Amino acid sequence: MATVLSTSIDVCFNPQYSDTKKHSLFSKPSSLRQSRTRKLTISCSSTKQPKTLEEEPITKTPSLSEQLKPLSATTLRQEQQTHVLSKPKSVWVNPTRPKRSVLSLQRQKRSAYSYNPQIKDLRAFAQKLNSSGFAEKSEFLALLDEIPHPPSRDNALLVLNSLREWQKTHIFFDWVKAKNLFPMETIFYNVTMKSLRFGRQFQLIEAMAVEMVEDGVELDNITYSTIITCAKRCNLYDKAIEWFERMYKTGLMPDEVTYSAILDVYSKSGKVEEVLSLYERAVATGWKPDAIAFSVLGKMFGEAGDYDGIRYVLQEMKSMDVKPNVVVYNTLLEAMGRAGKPGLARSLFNEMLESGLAPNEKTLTALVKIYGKARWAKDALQLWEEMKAKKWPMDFILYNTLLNMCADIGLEEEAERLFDDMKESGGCKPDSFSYTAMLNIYGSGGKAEKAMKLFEEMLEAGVQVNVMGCTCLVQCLGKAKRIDDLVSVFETSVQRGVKPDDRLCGCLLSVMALCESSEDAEKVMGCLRRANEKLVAFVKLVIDEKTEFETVKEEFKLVINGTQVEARRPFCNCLIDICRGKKQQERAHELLYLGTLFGLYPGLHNKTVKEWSLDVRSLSVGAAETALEEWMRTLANIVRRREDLPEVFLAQTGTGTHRFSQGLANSFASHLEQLAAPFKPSDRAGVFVATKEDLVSWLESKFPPLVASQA
DNA sequence: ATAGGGTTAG
Repeated sequence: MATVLSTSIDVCFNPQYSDTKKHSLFSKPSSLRQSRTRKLTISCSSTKQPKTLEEEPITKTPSLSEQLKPLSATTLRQEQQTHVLSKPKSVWVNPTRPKRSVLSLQRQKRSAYSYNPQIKDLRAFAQKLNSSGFAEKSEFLALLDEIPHPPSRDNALLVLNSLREWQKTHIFFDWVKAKNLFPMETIFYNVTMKSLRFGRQFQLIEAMAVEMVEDGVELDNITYSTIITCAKRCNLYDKAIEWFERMYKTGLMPDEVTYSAILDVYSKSGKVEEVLSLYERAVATGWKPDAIAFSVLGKMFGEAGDYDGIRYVLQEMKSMDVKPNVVVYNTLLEAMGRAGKPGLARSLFNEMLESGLAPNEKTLTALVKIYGKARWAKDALQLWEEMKAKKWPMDFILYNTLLNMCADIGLEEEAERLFDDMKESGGCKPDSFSYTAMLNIYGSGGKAEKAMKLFEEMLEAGVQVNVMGCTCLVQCLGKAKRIDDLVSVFETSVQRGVKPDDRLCGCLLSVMALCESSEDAEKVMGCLRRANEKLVAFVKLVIDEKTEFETVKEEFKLVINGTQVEARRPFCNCLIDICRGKKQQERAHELLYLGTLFGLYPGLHNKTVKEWSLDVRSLSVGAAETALEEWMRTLANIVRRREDLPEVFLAQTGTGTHRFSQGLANSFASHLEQLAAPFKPSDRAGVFVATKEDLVSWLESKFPPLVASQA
């Protein structure tokens, strides 16, 4: 744990505090660090697919408890330590050894504003400068000479403050400085730097800071916080930290504004440990963080989806008696969403209303998004009614988020009303994403006719088609077997600049699997060829019975390696479906094997002592059937070898809340029936159960023992 | 945008 304390503050001027590391380990957030580490490791080992394929041992998927074992060991050890050495609190308040503070508890004072009698003339002059074009620097300089009053300190400051574009501010600063009528004070640099920050001109800002040092002009907290936030906005985090450390070196203590700016820098650059260390250290020396600091912490935990962290922020605010404002609530709501806690987001929102705060567009956007993703139709609709009844503010992003929510939940009529509202609202004309959301809704609802109409409307309105809209339409038209329309939509989209991605290719591939005539399949393959020639070549290779398995394996690896992670499993699913459509069952089994080998189907098989299960929820119809058959073959072998079997067997298809898995349960059920397999629908929807007894007798009849050894 | 810090979709 390399903390910022040892790299910046202590090294700079506080070497006697080498014990700070210990303190930060034992104080409050240490439990947070552990829980965060724990969560991260679980997700890494169980759900993330590798970017590059390596063969995975199929039978050795470690159970969750196995995965957790090393972690629980380390966690336990740390917790023990915390108990053994749980007295450092008294050290914190030991008066004989007060902590050296890391920030000034007083904010920097601003100089008082003094009235300028020439304000009217100078404002008008600045307006003129603002509205002037910017073809030539010399032209602008000529305009400056028309200043109605001499550029005294106060006059120059007023104009400097009124200029908009950073180029103009910068030239004006240099012009005033060159006149040498008065010494340039810090405030002139600060105002100019702020303007440069709008233009993200970090290099110029840094040059000005260097100039200040050379000219002996004092850099104050405002200067530093402007430099730091500009570096942050330019993603130059190292630069931000460099200037922060420089403050201490020159003996200037940051105040809370600079301090929370640097907290945000560490947070945005992913240095969570450092943020917590700095936070703790400042609180330990008497800082009472304000809402902005808590918003920074909340955002950081939200980005990590860290629920414990979010709770910690809420607890800290409560214990320090800091009332959350709208921004803090917005940040925490968003964070709750990322942490997958829709219920807690809802209570937090209610708490916000009870505290008398009014939600703004961002609050509502966060909440609508959460309800949509959670498919909480009732809450989403109730919220929408409330929004309309209370006339809460709407903006463009909120409209589009509402449309996406409708797509997530499948609310077609409501979406149509929103879409019309949007057209009438004047300020929020539907854009590419609004249309895409509507295409998504019509597409997943199988409304091919409406989707086509909307596509035409979109083209007429001159709204840019994007790849997702194209994908939704292709999928919808494919299901409706309107292959000619599909081809025309694809061509039009490509003409209009859509770059097909792997998802669109996966979609075309799934349509190919659905095609009944080879004529249609050829048409779709034509589209696919324009998007991904290698994939088409691979399809042809796979469906050619003469191709050797080893060749398929090598090419599979190449194709899947070149595919975006989220499209790999769909590709494999579709390829299996295509093979089954061509009655090439063995090839389908080979592909399922390869998909499993390369980790595309984690968690397909699950075993406990009492029950074994097959989870086909993320498989296509053909892949699920193949997986079932494969499982039965394996079980038949186990029966022949008279090895132990559990009492219960489960096959899980899910209920198809996701639009791509619609119908999986039904087709899986009829496949079971066709095989006369003893799996029966259970109380839980989308779950099929068989007892050991029934399954064994069925397997014995289906796979006779005499041919066993070669099966 | 009137010298400095925090929040919004795909």
